[in-house]
Amino acid sequence: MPKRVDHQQRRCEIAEALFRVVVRGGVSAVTLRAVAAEAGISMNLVQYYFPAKDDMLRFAWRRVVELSVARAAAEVGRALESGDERAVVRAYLAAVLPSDERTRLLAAVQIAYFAADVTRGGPHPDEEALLPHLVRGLAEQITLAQQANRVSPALDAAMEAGALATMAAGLVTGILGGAYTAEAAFALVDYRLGQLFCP
Amino acid sequence: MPKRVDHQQRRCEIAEALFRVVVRGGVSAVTLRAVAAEAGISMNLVQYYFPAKDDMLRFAWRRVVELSVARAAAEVGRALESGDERAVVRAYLAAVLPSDERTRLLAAVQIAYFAADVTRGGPHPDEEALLPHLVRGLAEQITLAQQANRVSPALDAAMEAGALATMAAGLVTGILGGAYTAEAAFALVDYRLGQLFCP
DNA sequence: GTTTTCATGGTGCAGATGCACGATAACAGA
DNA sequence: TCTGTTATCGTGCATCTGCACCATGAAAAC
Repeated sequence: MPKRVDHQQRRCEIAEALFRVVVRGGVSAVTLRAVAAEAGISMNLVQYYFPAKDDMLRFAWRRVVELSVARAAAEVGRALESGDERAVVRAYLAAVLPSDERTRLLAAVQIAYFAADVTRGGPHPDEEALLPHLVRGLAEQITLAQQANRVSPALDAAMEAGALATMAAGLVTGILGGAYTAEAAFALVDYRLGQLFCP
Repeated sequence: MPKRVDHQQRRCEIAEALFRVVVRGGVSAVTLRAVAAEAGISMNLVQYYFPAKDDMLRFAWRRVVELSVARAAAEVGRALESGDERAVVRAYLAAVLPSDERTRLLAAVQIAYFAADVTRGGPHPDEEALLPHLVRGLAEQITLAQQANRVSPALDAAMEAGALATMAAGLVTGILGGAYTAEAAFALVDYRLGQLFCP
């Protein structure tokens, strides 16, 4: 029944199926047939929307970043309205940590892609830009907090931001690897925030 | 020229070739033919020493953990002789961070395996045990440092250990992803150690 | 009502991959 | 010296993968 179809939405649906395949079997499990079966469509249809497999993988990567960034922006935006610098910093970190099934999926997919690219000499400019972006956002907020006298001016804002951001990155792998529960991760974040925002 | 050969050493050589393949193209690039070519032997010989491909992957995983742990133990052991708690803590962290080509390779391989397993519902007990082990070792040393009055007793040793360990884990991905240089990572570690070991 | 476009399915094909079977030559032990 | 073990190689095979080509029916355009 060939009704007119929104190609972009179709691609997003296929990307969602791809995510599930990745979570279940890693990036190497992504085959045209597997994705098609997961999406409940024929393999040819996948090829219809993605001329080559690599196009599909690239689109899915951009999509997972887009989804993650949107979630993070919403979370940080809500905190920004409160005007509380500590809440903003916490929102930045909370946006990174996988807490529910959805964010867990997005994080797992990102790690799978990351690993596939760390090796392949990966040219994923977005991934490399993700951690630095987090560091910059945190540094900015910490500097603001220092000006508001909520963080000691003796601290190095850039260093503190780096420490928090890399800790969050490590917690992501810790959570996905089963070494940390989401609760323990947030406890650690709050512990560090308590040190930062004490004076 | 069939001289009598040490099978275990042969397996290790093949594993080294496998590492290079993984670093170059990810775990998915590991094929019998690719590993054989990298090792400069025929594919049949690889199969001779590893009955199935999965045996090879498993052996290589155990090997990379063994090599990493040995390196770390040596580094920490040297620091332990000095009796300086701060040096020991730093050694724990330095042992994790990829600083030269060799440790970079080992870290990349571990991340590749980690990602392949985070997804596959991975049953690699060693990997899950790696971060907790680091946390435990750090917590122990920090507690000792508190007893030696080199770290404020007001701090929570377990939390500090967790924060340092996860930061190190995040720095590993940061270094491999190109977001951090090894020097910047060590600067961050030393900054945090300066905070911990001030009083 | 006819024609054109478009979404979807079926099939085949060349290449790669893991693995099994068989061959061979060099060393070891009798 | 002879026989058996062992390290090594070559080849073939069933399977899977990405992709290309073609078919078809329904909607849209005219």
